[in-house]
Amino acid sequence: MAAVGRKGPWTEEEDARLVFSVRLFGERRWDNVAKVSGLNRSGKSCRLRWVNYLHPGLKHGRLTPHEQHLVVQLHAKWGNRWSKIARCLPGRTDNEIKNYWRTHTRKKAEELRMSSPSSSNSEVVGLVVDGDGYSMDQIWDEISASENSDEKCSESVLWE
DNA sequence: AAGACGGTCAACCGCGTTTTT
DNA sequence: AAAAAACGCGGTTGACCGTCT
Repeated sequence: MAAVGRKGPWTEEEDARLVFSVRLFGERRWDNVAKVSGLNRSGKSCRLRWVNYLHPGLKHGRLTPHEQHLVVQLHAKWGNRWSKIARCLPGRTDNEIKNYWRTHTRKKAEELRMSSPSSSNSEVVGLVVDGDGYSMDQIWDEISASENSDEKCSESVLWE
């Protein structure tokens, strides 16, 4: 039944309606939120918009060098577990991180492959952060330093 | 000056997992 | 306990915008 409805970019009015409805009903039952809000959107679409854009406390704009560094580090550890990585970066979403990683590292991966065709290792792990970031050495230092603090970043202090 | 190109980001899709009925 | 509904994740696409030729 779910009349799929509108797709594509959200208008300000849609955002406002969505925020209003989420305040009313909470961040769950998205199909219901979608219906009640009068938005001609799927619940799924509403959830995505909320989580990635409207959610209070979200940071917008480019990742800081510190965040970039963290992403590299965590990706080396966990691979493409974007949501997991995102949980270590308050105010950032999995989508943002995924986008960042793709645009900044796929390129690097290709360059690396070109420059060292001998790289037998099929898996490219930690890559250099663009320009203003950290050197490879620093990154690897920190990765190995944090090796024992493994899975946890949940409570605390990767952050100031 | 304008078209081509590349980077960025928001949003969609498919599918596996979790929650609800 | 099982079926249905909702959620969440990761991959992918496409529009937009700035830069280069």
